[in-house]
Amino acid sequence: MRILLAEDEKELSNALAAIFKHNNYSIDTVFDGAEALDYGLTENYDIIILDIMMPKLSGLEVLEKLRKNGIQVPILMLTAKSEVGDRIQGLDLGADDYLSKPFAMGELLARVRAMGRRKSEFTPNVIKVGNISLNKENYELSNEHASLRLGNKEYQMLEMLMGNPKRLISTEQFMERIWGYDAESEINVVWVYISYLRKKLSSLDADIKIRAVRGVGYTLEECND
Amino acid sequence: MRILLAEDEKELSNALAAIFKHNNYSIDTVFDGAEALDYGLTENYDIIILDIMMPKLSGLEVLEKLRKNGIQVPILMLTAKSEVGDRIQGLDLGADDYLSKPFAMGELLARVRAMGRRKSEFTPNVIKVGNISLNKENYELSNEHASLRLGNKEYQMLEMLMGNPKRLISTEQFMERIWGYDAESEINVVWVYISYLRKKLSSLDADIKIRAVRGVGYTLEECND
DNA sequence: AAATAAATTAAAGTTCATTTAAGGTTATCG
DNA sequence: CGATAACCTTAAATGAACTTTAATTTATTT
Repeated sequence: MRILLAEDEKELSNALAAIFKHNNYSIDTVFDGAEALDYGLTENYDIIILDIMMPKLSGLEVLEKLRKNGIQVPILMLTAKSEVGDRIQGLDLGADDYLSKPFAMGELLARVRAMGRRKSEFTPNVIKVGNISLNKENYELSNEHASLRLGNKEYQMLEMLMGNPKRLISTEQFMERIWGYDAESEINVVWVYISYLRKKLSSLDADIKIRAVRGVGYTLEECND
Repeated sequence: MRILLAEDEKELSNALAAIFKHNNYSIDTVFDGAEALDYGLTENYDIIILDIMMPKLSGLEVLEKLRKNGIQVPILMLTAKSEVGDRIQGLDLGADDYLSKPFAMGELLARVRAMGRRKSEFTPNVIKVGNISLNKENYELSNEHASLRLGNKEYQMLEMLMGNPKRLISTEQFMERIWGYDAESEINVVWVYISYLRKKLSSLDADIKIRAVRGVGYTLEECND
């Protein structure tokens, strides 16, 4: 699950990010409305969390612009006080939920889970490409006959690949999304995991394979052999 | 037993929550009708308690919407005064019981207990996975031949696991649902109970086992050996 | 009030995902 | 056709994540 968190109080933002990460969400943080809009429009999130009080553009403005641009991702608003007016306006503009500060972390997590669940009622929670399915619930990779479990990193990489097959994903994108921009690990780690995944895919007689594009990254390809 | 309590008077809500917790219910509290509806629809409670007078949506509206969405969970209404009209309307809309404020805590507990009992007349009160059954009534874990009693925490954890076998449950989800997010206890406590459960399962020659998924949580798996 | 059971904490032991490192392979280009 | 850079693979090392046991605190029962 990918979350975009737009919250200008760095301390709160960091705390939330840490907790979300620990709960296996992958999270991007931005600190003003303009960034929020930018990321919301260009990246592909499962949930967007917008603080209302933010520099540049308020959360409400971001919300409005996102919806006008056809972004349908569930959005949770954080309202500073119990500003009922803001809440109502937010819901009118197409927010899916709101939460007023201060809030209990447990409540935020519950709502995010609920939003995720609501989403997954509509979108299936297995991705299937070729003869291979990837189960988002339990990280299981399977063909018609057999299945095996993927590790955390393996899963995340393959989810990116299978999420948009045919699309080219750069090594940097892997690093950034899975290891975090500031990770100290070397690029080699991506190669290693690609190797692991290929081994597992071929052990399942997959008719898809991961193709390297020199100097750029990787694509998933169906192959008929 | 999981209870959803929808009551906008924070003081009362807190008091009730404390008492229910003390009586071994796990309880979520919400403070307006919209939240109540949201939680009622997305989470899986054994009992829902709805105050009638609430912001956003009245308890009666929530009740109606829940029933229209096919939620069959027993619902107890709290009516502010002795508003006979509301009571009748509530029962018409599918409430299972009502209680008028002010009420004695003992009475509320009794009614909740009764509803729980009534519920378990209809819904099967044993979960069976593999050769192992878990009795929701008396916390008994058994195979064909023998049985043993589980402690409270042990039971709750195993219920979560056996409730959705194959599904991955994160350590944080255990913490949150069983210990409450703000509990001071360490994550280690989950590990300890997993260990206890495994010991008890294997003492019953279970053909199910709890598998750890590193960095995420645990799944229940059937194994054939 | 003692005995029993349950829940928590602490700490030492184990495992396995992740990382590092290093030697091999393949593509591209002058 | 080498030479270089980009990528691949394997295997060992690391350390965080998990497991287990046992001691301690807390609650419940007798």
